[in-house]
Amino acid sequence: MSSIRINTKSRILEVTWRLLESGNKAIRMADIAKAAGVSRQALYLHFPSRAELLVATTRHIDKVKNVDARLARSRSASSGVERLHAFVDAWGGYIPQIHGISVALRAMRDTDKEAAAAWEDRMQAVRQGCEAAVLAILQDGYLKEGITEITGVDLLWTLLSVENWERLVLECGWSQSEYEQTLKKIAEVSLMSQR
Amino acid sequence: MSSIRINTKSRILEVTWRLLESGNKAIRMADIAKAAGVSRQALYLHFPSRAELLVATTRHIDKVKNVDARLARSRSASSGVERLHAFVDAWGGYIPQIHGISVALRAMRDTDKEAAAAWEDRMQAVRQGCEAAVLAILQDGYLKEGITEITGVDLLWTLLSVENWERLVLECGWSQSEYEQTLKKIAEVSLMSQR
DNA sequence: TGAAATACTTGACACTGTGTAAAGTTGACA
DNA sequence: TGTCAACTTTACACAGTGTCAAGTATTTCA
Repeated sequence: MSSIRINTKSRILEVTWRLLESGNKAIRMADIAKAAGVSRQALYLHFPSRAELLVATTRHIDKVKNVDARLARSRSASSGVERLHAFVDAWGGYIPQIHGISVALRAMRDTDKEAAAAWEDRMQAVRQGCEAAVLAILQDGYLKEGITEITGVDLLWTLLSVENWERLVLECGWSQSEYEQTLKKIAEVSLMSQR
Repeated sequence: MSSIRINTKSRILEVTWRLLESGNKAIRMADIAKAAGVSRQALYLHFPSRAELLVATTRHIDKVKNVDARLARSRSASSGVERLHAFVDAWGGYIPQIHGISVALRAMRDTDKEAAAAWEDRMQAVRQGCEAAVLAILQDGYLKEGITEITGVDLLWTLLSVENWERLVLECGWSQSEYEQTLKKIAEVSLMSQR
């Protein structure tokens, strides 16, 4: 059996990703096992808990979708505006990929410390991206008066939340490009002095 | 017993509200029963399910905090900007009151239809307030070019979400008045043409 | 005074989903 | 041939929701 089915672990990760992406909330361990063609207990041979399976799936997606490369592009921008735009493109364009798993992780936050930590981690990474963009704008001398570096970061971070993407794209029916364009504009008029 | 403890039902509602407000996620039926000084089963004599208890608590808060009166004030504003400001004040100022219950309702959304419907209902009411504000701005002739009535409503509705309030006030540590002032500004620069 | 109704309590139990434990099966490999 | 790895099967503990049935105390009303 062990040679016929290669790489059970990554098959579980792929299947978990697929199931969460399907939009169906409340995916159980039994569902994942069934979809992966293994017993429920086999999941626990590879992952100690549901939370850790979800965290591992997040890392798996990051690897497959090459999140580092996406974000690197925004770091190479020269001006503040460019950097802001590049970051909105990079992160905003990544949200649809991780949306499914993000729903699952957030749902576990209240009861599971690991899930909470994993999501927190992720959000801090996004915040760092926001920080870099705001700093670049500040150094260009375009940060709006009345906005400090910190409040600017808070604001951009909030605007770019997964929850806001969900609302605009999934609930209001905006296209991904409408979302990206509008968020760039709002971030601009909120953070930068218009001259 | 029944004469000594008057109004068990409203005592349950008050206690539920208090417990949810405490910020402690994962409040169980047993916790509520204990805090109200009744047996767990007594809760089911008054409310058919956890979801309906939460929904009833929401209605209870609305009644006590007089949400209708709050929103009525924003309806009496004459200009679009005033109406926008009044609505941000009214709804934004109400969020802290209902935050606890909102967390609980949202957590149940995935598994419970009633909780989902109750939250949806609430959000549609907020959306109507947004609609009225955007319409007033449109009628004043100040709606930004490139923004339709619908996208304007989508946008304002998203900006004023409970999730954004949580992020800015609870996570970033903004004061309530910082939140209200900044959201007014962002709503203005995002929706209105600056002349 | 006494019967019925009201508002509970107590205790048991079904159900779902997570996670643990133990024993059995199968194929690969040495 | 035996051992190991990667499973499977079955059983069970545990938490939390919701149901059920029987019992108790107080009020109400005839």
